[in-house]
Amino acid sequence: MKVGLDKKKIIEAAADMADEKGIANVTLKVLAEELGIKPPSLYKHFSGGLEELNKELMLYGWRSLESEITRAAIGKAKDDAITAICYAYRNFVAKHKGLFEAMQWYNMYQSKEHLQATEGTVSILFQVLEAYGLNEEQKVHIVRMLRGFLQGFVSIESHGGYGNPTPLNDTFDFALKTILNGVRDLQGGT
Amino acid sequence: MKVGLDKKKIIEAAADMADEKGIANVTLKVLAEELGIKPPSLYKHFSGGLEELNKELMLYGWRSLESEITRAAIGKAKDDAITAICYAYRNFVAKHKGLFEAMQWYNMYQSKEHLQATEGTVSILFQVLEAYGLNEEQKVHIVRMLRGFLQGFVSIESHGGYGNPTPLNDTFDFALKTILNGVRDLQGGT
DNA sequence: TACAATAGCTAATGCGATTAGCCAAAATAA
DNA sequence: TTATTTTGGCTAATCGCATTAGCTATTGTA
Repeated sequence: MKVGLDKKKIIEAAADMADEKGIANVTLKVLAEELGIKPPSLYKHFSGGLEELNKELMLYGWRSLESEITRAAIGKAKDDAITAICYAYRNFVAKHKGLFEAMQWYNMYQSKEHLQATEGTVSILFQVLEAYGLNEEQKVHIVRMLRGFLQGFVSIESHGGYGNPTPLNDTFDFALKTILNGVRDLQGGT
Repeated sequence: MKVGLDKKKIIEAAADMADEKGIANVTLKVLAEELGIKPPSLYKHFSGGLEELNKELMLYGWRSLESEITRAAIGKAKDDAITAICYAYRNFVAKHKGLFEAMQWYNMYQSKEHLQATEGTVSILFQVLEAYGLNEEQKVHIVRMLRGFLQGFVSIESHGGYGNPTPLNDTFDFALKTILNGVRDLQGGT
């Protein structure tokens, strides 16, 4: 008894488990088993039960993604920075399929908290866009488009939804180029 | 007894219920209640239980989307057709939030069937792209990019994930224009 | 008109989440 | 050091929904 557990360790264990078996298979029963405790004990750390655990998983995922993205953008600017960020996002999801499920899945319920969770990632994109001299609205469009594309692409990719044998890297590069062209056009016009 | 129920009616009821209360709240218990029968009776139509129901919901959703998209593209070509299709997709999800959840959610489990389900929608996009004189690989990139963007954008939009007050229509238009520019560039280059 | 299949029902089971309440270890206060 | 409170674990019991077993009336058909 008194295994040295805390919220953080439990969440990390749950995240690993989600990546291995899928978020739907992360149950309190099996998580407790993995941690060497009994299910009711988990309520000492998560009084809100499974729902709270999932919420924490969602938050943990966005925090992790944000830190990966931040690291990826260090020392880069403009197109290079955006490209690096997008690849970091994609690689993160490739490595954390289950956690990414949690990050998306939970947004179906709690849009407020989800909004806050994604804030960090969004603001990094905004910062990088500063360098292009766009107006606020233009930046909003670019960020939204990037978020939409990234989320959809990696979601489909990670579930094997793209059947064609053409390399996905090529499509990803093409799409980034296309979006970056869009940024360039905005600079030219207006 | 012997309420005139069949698979189709049950799925439609489940879809409506998903749109109203979210897919997570479509339980056999409440669905049966809604239909005026008892939960075990549902097994006469879905021997696979809840899982089969969800799979059918996913298939039904993709079929419905495909038909909406097909209708939207009638009499249109090139950019007009693509734009119409994308708007049809977006409007479909706006009207069928819960069903769309099912369409996505289920793909976490059954990638084979999901792949088949999306086939129709994908092939419509390919057909429209015929008019541009692109090679196969180029078409694949465009279709993938469109799918990625559409799925991500509407998913974020439908969960209220875009916080900024800037109208989402404007972003959607901007993104479509950007992607269509990408198509144009492919035609010029090669 | 018999009879097989269908579509419903009730009763019972299973399983995971959750709650209630107990207890020892650890941390803190006297 | 000792008393006390908090913490984090446990067992036992409950709840809720999915699911299974087995019964029966209706329906449609030979």
